[in-house]
Amino acid sequence: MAEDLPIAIYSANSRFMSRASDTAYEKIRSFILYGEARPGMQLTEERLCEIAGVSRTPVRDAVQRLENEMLVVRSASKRLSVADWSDDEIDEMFALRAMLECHAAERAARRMDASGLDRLRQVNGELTRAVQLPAPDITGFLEANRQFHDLILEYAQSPRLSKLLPALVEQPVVRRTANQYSGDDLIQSAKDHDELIAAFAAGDKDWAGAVMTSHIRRAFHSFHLATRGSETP
Amino acid sequence: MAEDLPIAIYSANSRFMSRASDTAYEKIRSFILYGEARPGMQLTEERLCEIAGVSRTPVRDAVQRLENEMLVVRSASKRLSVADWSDDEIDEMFALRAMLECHAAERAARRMDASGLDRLRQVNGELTRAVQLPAPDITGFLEANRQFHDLILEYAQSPRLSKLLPALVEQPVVRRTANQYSGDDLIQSAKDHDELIAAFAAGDKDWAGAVMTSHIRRAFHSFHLATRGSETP
DNA sequence: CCTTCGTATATTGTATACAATTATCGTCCG
DNA sequence: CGGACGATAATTGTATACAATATACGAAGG
Repeated sequence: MAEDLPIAIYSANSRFMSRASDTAYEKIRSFILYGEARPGMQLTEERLCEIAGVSRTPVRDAVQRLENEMLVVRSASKRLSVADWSDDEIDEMFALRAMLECHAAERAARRMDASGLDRLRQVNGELTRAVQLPAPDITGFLEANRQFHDLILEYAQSPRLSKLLPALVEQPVVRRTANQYSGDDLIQSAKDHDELIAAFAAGDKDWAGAVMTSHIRRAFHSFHLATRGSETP
Repeated sequence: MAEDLPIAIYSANSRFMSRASDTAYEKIRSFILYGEARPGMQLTEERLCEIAGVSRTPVRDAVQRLENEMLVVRSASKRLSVADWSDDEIDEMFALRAMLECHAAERAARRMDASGLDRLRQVNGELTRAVQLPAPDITGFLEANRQFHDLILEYAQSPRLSKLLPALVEQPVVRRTANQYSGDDLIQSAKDHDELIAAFAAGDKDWAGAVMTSHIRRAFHSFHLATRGSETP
């Protein structure tokens, strides 16, 4: 099944989250991604205040962020609900993500240095250990995978990409299928990452971009197959 | 010079703008794009309240939107300033825009219908009239151009794209050079649009995507040449 | 004279009251 | 009985007061 992509947040926001609007963002986001929220479900600001434990001001702040990530949508009359994406929208997200991650890999290939390669190798070492059969450590895989893609984004040195990509990564629909990885898919992910590192080491941006594109698109097709059967996209 | 792209907002937000937060957004945005704001200039919420004529609550709402579009940036200590992009960031924006507009054109090619073709032809008729020498009507060109790209985005039928693309289009740096179009550039824009219409009519998504890509990238190189001389990007 | 620390000031963050808007639902009239 | 209208409730939007935080500045000590 969809090897790595369900997960990673490639999180730009791995901070302390001390401010109320940040905790509100985290809590509401978790409520949607991992909680009892359901697609299309109505949300009132007051309800979100209870969930987040803060007042409406920071909640409205958080909601606007979530709206930008399209995790919540606003009706014509300004009412909020949990996003419910069509198959086409999900396909579109994968397509956009493939384009942008490919671009990020190309940029990173031009800007990679020895220190970056070391860090990538170390992280993918952890990832490889995590996916060892017969008992893969999914949580460890997810964390290492996130770090790996975050590193590439860091070396891409593009504030734009760092703003655009994270919103395309974590999505409820995909998240829900995240537990069903096959061991082979996980191992293939580690191999993809190895090849990416090789491309970076060679400074070959086209190679890096191509590996990343196939990395994402293969994941897409695994996901597609698992959730919608064999119809061709 | 950079024929069409400086301009268009491809505006997703062409509404009434009646709510205070919307007028704040518009006024602050104009202040940055067309007003006396300068890159790097510090902005306080109170100052923005004066500019917008509303209280801090809607101003903070508007600021968050502008932050997402990267027209304003926030320092580590949460202070606001007008964005000041590096050459690399500007190049990056053009590259991303080329990718996404190409993708939008491809999607639109698959979804175009007779009515859409009619509308495109009509809008590009106006554009063509506006760019007639010897006295091109820049304002008319800009408006028609915006409508043309908006139409493509509409037929792409991708909420994601509709959210991502507008933020990449209007930027202060490019805007400042918008008055210097050559008549030939304007005319070439109209021809590009004609070819796009032909590609749409043929339902040829690759053709449409290729025309759009060259349309944007040529504009980029014109801009690059005009602002930074002959160094190759 | 430079550095360090603490106080004052400026700025951003949050809560809350109130205003404006939108939905809900019962009633009236056709 | 059905649909339009209007009162009421629910929800979102805005202003403002206050709290938390960061900067600026000056005094004290080396």
